[in-house]
Amino acid sequence: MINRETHQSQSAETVRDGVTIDDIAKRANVSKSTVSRVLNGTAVVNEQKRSAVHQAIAELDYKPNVFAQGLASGKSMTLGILTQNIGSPFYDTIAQGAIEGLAGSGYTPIFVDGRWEHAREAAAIETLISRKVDGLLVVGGDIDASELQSYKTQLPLIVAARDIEGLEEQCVSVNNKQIGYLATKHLLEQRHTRIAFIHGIEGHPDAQNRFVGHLEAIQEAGLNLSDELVYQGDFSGHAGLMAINYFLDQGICFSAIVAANDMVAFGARLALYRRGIRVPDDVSIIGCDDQAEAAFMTPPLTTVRQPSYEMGVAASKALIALIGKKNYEWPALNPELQIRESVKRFTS
Amino acid sequence: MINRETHQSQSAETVRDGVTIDDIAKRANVSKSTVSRVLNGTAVVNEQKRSAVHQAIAELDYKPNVFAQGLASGKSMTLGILTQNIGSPFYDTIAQGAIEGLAGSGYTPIFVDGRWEHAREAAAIETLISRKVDGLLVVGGDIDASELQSYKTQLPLIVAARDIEGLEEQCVSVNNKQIGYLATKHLLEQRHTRIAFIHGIEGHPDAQNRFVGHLEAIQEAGLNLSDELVYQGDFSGHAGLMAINYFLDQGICFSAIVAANDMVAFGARLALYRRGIRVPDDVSIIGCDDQAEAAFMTPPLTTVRQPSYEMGVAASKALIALIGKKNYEWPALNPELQIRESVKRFTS
DNA sequence: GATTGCTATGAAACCGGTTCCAGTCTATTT
DNA sequence: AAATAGACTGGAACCGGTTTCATAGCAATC
Repeated sequence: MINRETHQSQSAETVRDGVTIDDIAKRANVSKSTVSRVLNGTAVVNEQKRSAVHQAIAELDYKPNVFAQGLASGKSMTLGILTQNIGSPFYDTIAQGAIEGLAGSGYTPIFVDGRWEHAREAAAIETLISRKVDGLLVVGGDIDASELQSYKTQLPLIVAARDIEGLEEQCVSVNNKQIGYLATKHLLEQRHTRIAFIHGIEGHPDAQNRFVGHLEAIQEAGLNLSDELVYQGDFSGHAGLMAINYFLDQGICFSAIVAANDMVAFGARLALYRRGIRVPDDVSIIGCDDQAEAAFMTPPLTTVRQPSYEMGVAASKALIALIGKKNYEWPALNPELQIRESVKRFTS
Repeated sequence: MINRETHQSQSAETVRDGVTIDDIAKRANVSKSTVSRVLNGTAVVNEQKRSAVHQAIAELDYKPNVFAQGLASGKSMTLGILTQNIGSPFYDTIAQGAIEGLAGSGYTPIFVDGRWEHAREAAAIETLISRKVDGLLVVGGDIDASELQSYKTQLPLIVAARDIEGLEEQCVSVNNKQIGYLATKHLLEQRHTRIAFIHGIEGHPDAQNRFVGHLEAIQEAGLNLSDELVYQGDFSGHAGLMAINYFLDQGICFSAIVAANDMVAFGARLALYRRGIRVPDDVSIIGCDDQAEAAFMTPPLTTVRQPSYEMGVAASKALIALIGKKNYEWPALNPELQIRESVKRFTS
């Protein structure tokens, strides 16, 4: 009999990775309810028992089983982050910020990639929901406002880098109109009047808003927008290249360029280089975003900085607050002109 | 009595988001065991019942509860990916590939960020393990080989972008020595002999290996390495800038530069620009990585392409194979010279 | 001293699946 | 025709927590 018991206890200790709440309860001479209460602070527990539990936990290196917790409590302590196109500087920076905002909160993020494809995004969100995430952070994306509205009823939802009508309280984005405005305004202040605009992806709200800002600045200066000076691009370096080639081949004159983002600016700069047109002496360029490489363009790119990292931080903090039904005060996220060396005062 | 039952069934249907396996079982007139078997294909089920189950699932839009599944089966269908510094082109590209490699496998990735900090990495891995990931993909990182060895015993482990002694079978990386070798060889073939080398992070194995490859090419050409031509950097654009300034200020001559990565090359190119030194006419530059922006440097950067996306794909496929105890044949992942316009044949 | 009201705690139900085990039914073997 | 094997299937145990509920113990109140 004694022999058998000895054997049993030995085999129990040999079990790999299998410390459960019952083991803790047994070792601390309490019930599992009490252990659970100590763990979650859901009720007052006698000091002696509490410390006995803590000691047992430490000695056995107990880690609660997240599945059991999730099943019993309905909470997963997991947040879903739907991002677009991992590998793009802008979205990655937001993601980085979002991770930072989660630090110390106990929440673990799960990333899924929508790749700007409607079907993929929908599937990705379904995946997240089936994983029982406690909240959802949608970064950018192509999904209909109405679909997002319906997800909103299913779980706490925050949308970053995008503005959804009727969902203003849960959206954080920088003012893209302001970005376009600041860029063009800067050029105008340097006396440029023939300003080419390389548009981002057609129909993309950020691209659209930057253009609207551009337009506003132009009109504010008492100028008229000439259609020939806007080129429909797609946020890529290649588009920047094509745009310049197009303008030049058509004999369209300009002294400055507003690029929809930095990557486009790089492409434009390369096209100019190939034609022997100097930057900023002959043509000025201004970008949007301020990605890391912008400071190392030749010449360093003047651009409008977007606080994407801060946006990510704010978004995840807002989501945590929303889950906890607490209030969250959005910080101001203003774009900022980053003056470097690619813009020159117009003189000739 | 009837009244009560009616009420009950009604309230059951009103439950939000609460379709369980029991509901399916009831509706299809089978037991939950059978539903489970249909779902997982763990046993043969009569065709009629099978289709009844499928119909019930479709009608009720049933989604199994992952926690219950995880708790009961011990599998989470989740993979942990420990990445470094989300936001860096190299690691993000690997991550992108890893996601792609998972497509259709049923596994969902969970990303955690180690930020090259030992403590953070260890904590991140603990998080993943406590989340019961079925496998772990470590991308780069700073963690000791011995620690990784110990994790290897706990769960299936694949390491990407890094080579661990004694873990060769589970590691995938491109041959960094080869990268350095190809870069320098190309320069030598263009008759350059005074070749500056801007080193990556001190002690970083990739940086070290690229340097070793550089050295080999130099020696193979019958040349000697001059210490004054290597600058200790850190993979950043700033380091590239500093390196060139240092060389020039010291009056050290060179006709070509090998940069530890593209970002460093950008920095070097900017420093040269500031001093009015032409690329490639006066000085040639070659990078390593081939990140997206390299093709838009002025002039477009000649570099050694690293198949990081392919590496990510391979890594996640290998991990799935490892979990399933299947064999996986690693694809060849060879670096490749990407000739553009930043290197010129040495003539003077 | 009996009653009331708390506090701390354990027992048991429950979360929603998977899987072992036993039993039914049909087909095959002897 | 009885015995046996094999294919399906349902019941129940189990995974490891959380939470409800009931109760023991004790101080305060009348």
